[in-house]
Amino acid sequence: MRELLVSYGKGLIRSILKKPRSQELHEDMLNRNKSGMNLLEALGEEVSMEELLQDCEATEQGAAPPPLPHNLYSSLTVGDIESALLMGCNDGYKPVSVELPEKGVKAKLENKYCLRMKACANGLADDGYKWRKYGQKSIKNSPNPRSYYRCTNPRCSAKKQVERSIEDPETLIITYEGLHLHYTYSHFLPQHQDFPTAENQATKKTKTLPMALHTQISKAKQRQPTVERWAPKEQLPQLQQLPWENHNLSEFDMVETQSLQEGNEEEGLFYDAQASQGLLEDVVPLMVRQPCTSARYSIEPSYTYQASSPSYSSYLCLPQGFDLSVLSSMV
DNA sequence: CGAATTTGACCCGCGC
DNA sequence: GCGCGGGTCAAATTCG
Repeated sequence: MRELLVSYGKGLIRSILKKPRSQELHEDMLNRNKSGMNLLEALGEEVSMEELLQDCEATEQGAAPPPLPHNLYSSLTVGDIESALLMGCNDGYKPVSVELPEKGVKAKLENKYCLRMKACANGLADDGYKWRKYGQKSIKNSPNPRSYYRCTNPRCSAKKQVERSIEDPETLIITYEGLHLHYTYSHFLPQHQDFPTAENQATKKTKTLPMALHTQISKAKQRQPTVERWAPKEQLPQLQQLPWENHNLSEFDMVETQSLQEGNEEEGLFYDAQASQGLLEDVVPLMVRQPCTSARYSIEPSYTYQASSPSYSSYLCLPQGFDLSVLSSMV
């Protein structure tokens, strides 16, 4: 489990260690600390965050050089997605189980993951990206055809397959393959002006979290002094340029990675939080990350993401109540 | 009229 | 080697 946490990368651990200066950011960081502390609770062993960070440093300084940004996109793994989900879940949606790929699974399937979701009123499931249909096939033993879509961005190789569930025709089974090399269109829409604040997220969390998580969080709070440490700014991971910095509305190209712009520490923390969001956008569709904040989706209260088939190398399940001990039992 | 979708043909991997 | 099934291509068609 310790190795798994280390594999999540320094980003997660540093987010736990970090201490913001402003009260608003502090609240946000508290929420993020909770996610990390939940992980530690699940570990069931005494591991200091500093130790884990050192492990990460050692890993990065080992034989394998730190991946370049484009490598990060081309070889993103289930672990990265898990990490992204853990970092981004503020609405009570968290992974209950993550199927780790077995050794020897075809590398071809590495970047595949599958979601089940309710279709919107128009019968579609808009995920924030623009897709172009390039084929449709009837599938054996299924009355519903499977549609094949490609991302309309010519530089992006992301694909998805959509088919209706046999059991529930209103449920769409969407298999994503490949990664987007750009932000979602929703990144540029006015809806993001009411991006959830730390305050209303905290309120929402209080309302939606299952009791078991409250217990874990209160435990985490008691341990908080041990994790509220300053992380030197230069240790922050390299960040992608944010879309609202230099990109106009028609530009959906791959954002070049560049070092964090110099500024005050508070800015650095803000960028860091947003960078996590940006990475997440590349991996997980908008409604996975913000199922309650996107007005473009009709989502039922009982809405959950479920694995469709264990035959895929990776899949994610996201019910509302979840027990992190599931994670620890898998390691 | 350009863009998006449809749909039959083609390709390729896999099991027998 | 052959057949089957899934994925992709590309011409035809539809749509805005």
